This record gives sequence, structure tokens and C-alpha cells, in this order.
Amino acid sequence: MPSRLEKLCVDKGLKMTEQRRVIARVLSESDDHPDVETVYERSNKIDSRISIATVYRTMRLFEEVDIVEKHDFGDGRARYEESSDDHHDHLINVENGEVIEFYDEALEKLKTKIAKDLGYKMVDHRLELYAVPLKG
Amino acid sequence: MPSRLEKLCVDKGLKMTEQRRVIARVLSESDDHPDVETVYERSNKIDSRISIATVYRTMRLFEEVDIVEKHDFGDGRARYEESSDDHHDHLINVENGEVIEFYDEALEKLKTKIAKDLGYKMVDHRLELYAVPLKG
DNA sequence: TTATGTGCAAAGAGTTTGCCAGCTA
DNA sequence: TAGCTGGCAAACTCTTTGCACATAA
Repeated sequence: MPSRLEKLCVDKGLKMTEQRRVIARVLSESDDHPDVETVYERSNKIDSRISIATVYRTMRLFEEVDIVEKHDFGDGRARYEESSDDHHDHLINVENGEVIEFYDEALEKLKTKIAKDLGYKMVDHRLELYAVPLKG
Repeated sequence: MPSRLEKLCVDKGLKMTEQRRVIARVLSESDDHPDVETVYERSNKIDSRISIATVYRTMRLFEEVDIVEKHDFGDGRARYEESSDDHHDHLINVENGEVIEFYDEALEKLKTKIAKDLGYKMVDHRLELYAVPLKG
């Protein structure tokens, strides 16, 4: 069956090539935050006709139509996740690079308020907590 | 007179070359968040013997001894500012790239608490608000 | 003097793109 | 079939580095 992302592609009117279908499926099935290289490896395992240039182009395309989100966790390469309706922030475990998603209502309100108090309207934001597991 | 950053370099025991002195001075006199290219241009205007490789090396050195802070505002290149004792976050005006610094006590506490509730100890964090000026 | 620092140009990593063949609608 | 899409390799941007020379301490 088509992946959730593949359906979204069709909804957006994208021409569905085999490559895009595979990449969409890979992203839909990834619950981590893969970088381009990783998406390429996973896609290429399914269909070796996929080149890394296509993965780059497709990620940008998917980002432009808002079906994936691009993140930058400070390691010099872009990382992606399937867009979801619910906003969340990220906590990065610096010991192993693992990414934990979280949402905090009070935090969201505070961010909006701070921007407003400074005379701005927030259009986007980024919050990342870099942390280590509590021992014990 | 030596710049604040130059004094800090000496305190840290760094060998003070003319290049480092100039770069330290440029950074001390910058109240924006210049990228390497900009630091290079400003330094080179003062002393044309400075190469961009030295600026890269010096920024990394200054970062390692904690006298400058490196930021990534999502435009693909590193931006720097002189370290200060007081932590602050950044609001980026997306209309012109201007960076506004701010500090919010409640926000700081909330960040620490969120990490703790997730079972982590926060070691670093990054918060950037991307915003547009309120009209009126 | 001697360990370090610097300039230059070449090398790297991640990402983008021109061109032509290939495939979707 | 018309036009968008993908593969390949070259090009680009930002950053790092090897080597020979220069310099601070």
C-alpha cells in the first residue's frame, strides 16, 4: 500500500516517479531523523536506481511542499522528518546523537510572548536542548 | 589600548601574534554577529597580512578557549560573538537578518525543567526565534 | 632558539546544477 | 508525445589542512 507520504505527494500534485515513491516510503517508515546520506542508503537498498542527487532534489521538493521538515542539529548536515500537525521541539542526547521529541505548552506560549514583547511576530523558531541522561 | 578580547587571550596564555591581536580587536568592536568572511574583511582592512585561513583557525582557537561563541542561524555558515557572562538567546528578524539578543528568566528555568522531566541533564541549548516586526 | 603560527593553495564535506536520456501523465 | 524528472559528474560554498616560511616568547 502507498505510504502516508506518498499519498500526500499525490495530493500536492507531484508527478510520482518510482524514485519519489521509494523515498516517500523510506521517510514514512523512518521514526528517527535521518540525514540525506541515510535516506539515500535506505532508498538505494530498496531500489538501486536511486542516486544521491535525486535524494537531495527530492528532499528539497518535499520540504517545499511542506511534507517533510528540515532540521539542523549542529553537525553540519541537514536532517529530516516527516511533517506532523503537532509542533514539537527536540532534545538531543549528546552521548549518542539520539533525538527525543517533546512538546511543552507553557514553552510555546512563552516563546510567542517573548517575541511579542520585543515588538515582533514570531514566524518560526527553533529550540534544541543538548543533554545527557540523568544517572541513577 | 588592548581590546577586552586581547586581554583574555593573554590570560589564557595564547601566543599573541599581530593577526590574533587584530582579530581580537575586530571581534571586541563588533556588536553584530559576524561570519568568518566578515571578520576576515574587517581584519584585512586593518592589516592586509591576514589570510582567511588564519581567521578560520583563530575563530576555532578562540571558541576552544571560550572567549567567543559560535552560532548557527541556519544560513549555512558559522557566526560569532564575543562571549559574555550572561547567557542570552537570539531573535532573528527574517526581513533583514538582524539579530536581537534577549534573556528571559522564566524561559531558562523552563528549559532546564523540561530536560529534567525527560530524564536528562541539560548541557547546552539553542533557542532562536525567527520573527518579523509587528506593524503599527 | 624553538615550538608555534601563518599564507597559500589544494583538499574535504555537504549540497547544487547543467545536460541529455528516460519516464510520467 | 510533451514536458518534467533523474543520473552523472562537474561545480559551488564553507571549512580544514599540508607544507615551507615567519615569528613570539
